[in-house]
Amino acid sequence: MTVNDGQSSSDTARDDDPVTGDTPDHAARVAELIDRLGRMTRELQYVDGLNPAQWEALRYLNRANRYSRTPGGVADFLGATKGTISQTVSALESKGLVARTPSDRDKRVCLIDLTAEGERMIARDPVRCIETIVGGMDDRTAALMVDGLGRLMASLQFELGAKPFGVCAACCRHLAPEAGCKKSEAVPKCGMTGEPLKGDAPQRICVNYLGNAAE
Amino acid sequence: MTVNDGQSSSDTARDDDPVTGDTPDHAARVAELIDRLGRMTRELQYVDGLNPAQWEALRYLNRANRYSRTPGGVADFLGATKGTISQTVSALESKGLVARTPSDRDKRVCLIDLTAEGERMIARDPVRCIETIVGGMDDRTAALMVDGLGRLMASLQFELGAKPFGVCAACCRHLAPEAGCKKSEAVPKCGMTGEPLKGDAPQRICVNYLGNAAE
DNA sequence: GCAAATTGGTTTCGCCTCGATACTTTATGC
DNA sequence: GCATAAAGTATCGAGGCGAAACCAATTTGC
Repeated sequence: MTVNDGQSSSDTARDDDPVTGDTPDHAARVAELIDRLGRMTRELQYVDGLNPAQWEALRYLNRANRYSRTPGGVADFLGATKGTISQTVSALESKGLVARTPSDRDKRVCLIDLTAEGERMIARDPVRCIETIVGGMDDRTAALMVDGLGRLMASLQFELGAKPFGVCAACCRHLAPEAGCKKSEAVPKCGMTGEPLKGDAPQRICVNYLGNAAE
Repeated sequence: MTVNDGQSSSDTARDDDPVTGDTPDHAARVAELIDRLGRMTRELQYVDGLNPAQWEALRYLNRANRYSRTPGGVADFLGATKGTISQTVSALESKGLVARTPSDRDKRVCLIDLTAEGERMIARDPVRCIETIVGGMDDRTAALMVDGLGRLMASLQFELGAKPFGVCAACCRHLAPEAGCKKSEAVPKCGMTGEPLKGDAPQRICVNYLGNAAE
């Protein structure tokens, strides 16, 4: 019944774990850890007068490319309704962290940018503390975690029917050679809009991301 | 500027990732993935008429030992106030998933047990789908993830000042030999209450968990 | 070209979660 | 015994969020 049955107590630390000590059912453990970590991360974000949703929106807006910094983009990314996001963005705007400017090419859409204040805020992102903790681990473990969590995420958003997101430079088909754009070009162009991607634009999250051609 | 600069596209899968494709800053990636996975997991749990908090409470009640299946225990574990938990438990009770019975040894406390209906519900736990996804990965990766996430969790709850939880059989000092209890005994006793731990009790989550003597 | 349908965003409404506070009952410490 | 603490519950109010209605701009169909 007990896991550590006396004579095998020496190799206890190999497969058992301080938290549960169960016989190692890794899958179940991961599920539980994700669940609880999610809860704690959420808790972590009630800080500086913002709530988790607002932090997430701010984070997204800080990383998304020009076409994606719209209320609709945030809504898709966060899996919320447009109405909800409209409120979230309004809250951020009233705090002076973002600014809405109407787009001139399509007068229905508006572009959301971080203000200087917003930049300053994102520098104090509370989930940064996860970063520092992970930063203290050996690189091999961290890399494995990124891989495993990434695959978990991909499966999960497929399962949920959520729209996958990614950055242009990753493996978006719009950037692929057959879409008329060579990655080796000095200034890559998006195969969808045809526009050149300047600066760090290819590194930013894009709503038009198509996913890897292989999948 | 681009990560995959043409000639090195063959080893693309090693360090880059479909989601961001960034230069591999593992720590930041893990933080982002945890954040988003937490959000998705949360979403996942609006199912069968329950909300995430109710699912988490139900899950805890299913795994906690006798002393820990109380409103206070749930509150500590979930990091919520007793008032909030009281409502959550009431909701679960009104749905017929748990039953409250007053304790006879301390008339203030009440013991919460899953009903047969509750057992049936827990069998359809939506986070089970994470389990199956992780179950499809190779065991080495899964083990590494458990390790990394476990350490992350420990650091985080230390940071937040949250109370660590664990199961008796793991490394609770109350179960340690110096606390007057030998792991090799046929029927272990809790070093705190002195009570023998029958059945799977040592495998259950305990509110009196002291943590590893080494930490 | 013009009406119809679609799309991006906002507003309003109401449900529900959750923390804070006050209160009741039982244990515990001098 | 009386004061204090602890477990749990009830009540109140703030706030998040989805649903639906709505507006304006754009696209589609003929």
